[in-house]
Formats: sequence, C-alpha cells, structure tokens
Amino acid sequence: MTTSVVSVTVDLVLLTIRQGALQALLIRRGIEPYLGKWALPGGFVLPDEDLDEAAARELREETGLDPRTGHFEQLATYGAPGRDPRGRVVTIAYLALLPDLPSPVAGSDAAGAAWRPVDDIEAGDLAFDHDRILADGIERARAKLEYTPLATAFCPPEFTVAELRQVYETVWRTRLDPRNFHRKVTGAEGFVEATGGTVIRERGRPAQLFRRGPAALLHPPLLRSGQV
Amino acid sequence: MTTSVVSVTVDLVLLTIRQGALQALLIRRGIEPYLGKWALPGGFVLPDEDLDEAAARELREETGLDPRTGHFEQLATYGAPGRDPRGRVVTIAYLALLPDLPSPVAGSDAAGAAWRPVDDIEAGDLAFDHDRILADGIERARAKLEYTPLATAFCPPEFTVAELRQVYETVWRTRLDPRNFHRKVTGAEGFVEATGGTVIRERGRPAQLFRRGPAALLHPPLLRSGQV
DNA sequence: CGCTATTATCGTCAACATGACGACAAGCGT
DNA sequence: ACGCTTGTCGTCATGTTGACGATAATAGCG
Repeated sequence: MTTSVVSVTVDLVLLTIRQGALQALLIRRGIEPYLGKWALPGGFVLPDEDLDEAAARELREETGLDPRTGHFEQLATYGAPGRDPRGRVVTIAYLALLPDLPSPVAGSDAAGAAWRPVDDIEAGDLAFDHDRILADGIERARAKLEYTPLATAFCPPEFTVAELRQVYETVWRTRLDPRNFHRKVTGAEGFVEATGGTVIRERGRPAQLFRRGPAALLHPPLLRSGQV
Repeated sequence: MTTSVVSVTVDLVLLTIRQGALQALLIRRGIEPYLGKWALPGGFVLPDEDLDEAAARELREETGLDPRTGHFEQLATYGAPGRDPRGRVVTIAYLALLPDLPSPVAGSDAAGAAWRPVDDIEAGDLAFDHDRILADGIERARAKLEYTPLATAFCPPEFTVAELRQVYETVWRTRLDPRNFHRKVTGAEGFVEATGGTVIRERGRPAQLFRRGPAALLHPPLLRSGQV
C-alpha cells in the first residue's frame, strides 16, 4: 500500500461581530509560501495531539481565547494535491463563533493578526485555498443560525434581544422586524432565559438582559426565507 | 516545525434502505489490525488524489457504484492519536445515501462485504473508531432529511410518495401520517415532480410516480419534532 | 359480478405560527 | 414637560400543522 508522506494541519475560521460587521481573524504570513499574504490562522498538528486539541491550541496561541468561549466545531477537511506548494498538506478546518473581545495576539509565525470584515475579503485575497474555506465557514454559520441557538455565541454572557437581533441581521445581511423577532426568540423553548437585569444601551427604554438557554436546537426555527 | 509521519485514509459510511431497515455496508477485515472484525469500507488516499476522488474510488471499488448515484458528501475527519495501532492515521469520513441496489462486490483487502441493519450494530462491533463514525453518519442523515430533499437519494429514479414516506419512517424510526405527508411533500416547492406514470405496489389504488425535483433545500422543511 | 380489503389522494377543521404593523412603556436630552 | 429613541406587548389576516373523515382506484375472492 502506497502511503505518501502527508502533513496535517488545522486552520481556523474565527468569526465575530465587530462594528456591526461580520469579521474574520486573519494572519499576515511571516514565512514562505505566500509570505506577506493574509491567511487563516492555523498550524501543524503535533504528533500526539488529537485534531480538536490542535485546533484549540491554535486558537489559544492566536487569540488567547479559550475554546469554551463562544462556539467551536469542526468545519471540513481540504486536501487537494496542489493546495500547498510545499507538498501534500491536508488541513482540517475548524469554525469558531466568538463574542467581540480584545484584540488578538500575533502568533510567533505571523507578522500580524487582524479582524477583517468578511465582505471586504475578495477572491484571491487569501493564501492557499483559504478563500474557499472561509466561504464554507460563513455559509455554515449562516445555516446554523436558523436551527440552533448559536447566535448567542457571538454575544457576551448577558445580552439583550436587540443585540441578538443584530447578530442575525449582520450574519444574514437582512433587516428583521424587532417586534416579531422578540416574540420568536422569547417564545422558542430554551433559546434564551431572562436574567432579571436590565440595561440601557445608548438611548431608549432599558432592555431586559438574557443569557443563553439550554436548548441545542430551536423549536420553532428562525428561517431565513421569510422576513421574521 | 515538527511534521510527524501521518497516513491519510478515507472511510465510507454507505447507507441504504433494504428490507424496511436502514442498513450500512460493512467489510470484514482480511488483514491486521482487527483481522476478522467488521469495519467501514475505506482505504489510503493516493499521492496525487484529492480527498473526494479517493472516496469516490473506494466507493467504486467496494460497491461498483458511481458516486453520482444517490448522494455523496464529506462527513467529518477523525484523527485521535491512538485510533489506529499501526501509527498516526487521520481518516476523512464520507457519507453516501444510496438506493437499494444489487449486492456489493468484496474488495481485494476484504474477506467479505455485507449490508447490516444499523440497529443490529452494537458498540464495540466495529474496528477502530468506526462505531462513532457510523453513528455520526446516521445522525447527519437523520438531520438532513428535515431540511433537504436527500430522502430521494434512497429511492430509485422514479418512486411513489409512499416509498418516500417509508424512507422517512425508516430513517427516523417513526410513523408518519400518509395524508399529511402527501400534502407536505407535494406542496414543498421543487421537492418532487410527477412523471405522469402510475404503478401498483402490492395492493390498493395505483400510486403516481415522481422523480426528484430541482430544490436543494426544502421549503417548508419536514421537521422531526411534530408528527408530520 | 358484487363485496371486501387495501392503498392513494383529497378535504375539513382547530390550533398554532407568521408577517405586518399599531400602541404603549420607559428611559434620555433639552 | 416635551419630544426622541428604543423595548415590549397586542392585534389581525394569512399560512402551516396535526388529526382525521371521506372518497378513489385497484386486487382478490366468493
């Protein structure tokens, strides 16, 4: 059996919402290949490391974040023969949805790290096949917001319904009716739980604070098709 | 950077419906490790082969089927350090949903291949971590039947509404109301198209024949929560 | 041939969900 | 106090759902 020499890496699609835009964490490459180009954070899987561990370690190294913050899941694996000029490299991509937190820490092999609005990233901007991986990650996030409570992963531990609505509006690039959205979110079993507290964000009537509820799936779901 | 020697394989979760049960194709291993144990079909990725190609090739080798038959997608990747006693092996699992077709062909490295009802497969029956991979594949199939027209992948090119309903009932392990199911399936945009023909299956009034429609997503979806 | 068993398909209805939108609540700045 | 802004509740017509009745179209049988 021909067993070729293969390197295995993990790459991270880290998404957050900053300044009203869906943003991804990118690293400016400090080494060849693609030196100076933007790329997804990532790195080699160590010899005695499970894939999830490797991804969690990279997340910590690049951002200082704990994988339990927000949401973390395997996205897909990419292994086309020519995707890395150094040789056969198979990469397992992970997707993380994170609240807006302090700036990332630049890793050792990166000249810089920055959050970039995903709408500003164009085909060919990223190294390797990272355009495709990023696009797949965004699509996964969009789809999962319909049927799961993952939108809360973009929010801090306590949040208002309006903040949650802005997550949906930003990720889906739509406007949602605040009154219907409020009804659906508070009506979906286990989506959010009131903490009892209230806050004033900017102007207007104080809003109730909520935290994430115990549900893993939304019933009923919030479908993108309609106007909510 | 420590680049350990890693082998990359693909494993296939092949699901079909035979004799009213959801069944998976298993191979009895003809070589060590786990000689004589049942396992998912699969094999090493060749040096110049993309992952999807490798999975499609394995599908052809094990079953003689073309990947365009039914449905074919990447499932997930498994790479825990100890999952294969031969060394570090990362496997990319693929999921295929297939119509009930002639028996599989035993591959060269397999002492035999057989369809086995997934309910008869118990924890520890399969080699490696294939129990887990199979369970993940089944769960993916269950979930995708809600929001996509993939149930048609289990059917021949032309099928009746009752046959499609049996797919749902088998995969979900529920009973569905024939009248409501008929209404929903024929009402969901692009799910199925009438061919004009009719057939008599066993007894009763002849049923209209349908083929798969153009939709990639179901609107509205058929949710598992209710009774349909 | 009529009867019955069987399956397919259409219809009805109450309960619930949805989208559009009005109304009021509860803060702020002036 | 007044208007502005944002949050929350309510209403209503329409659509979807689940439960289930009714009818259609066949085979098998006496």
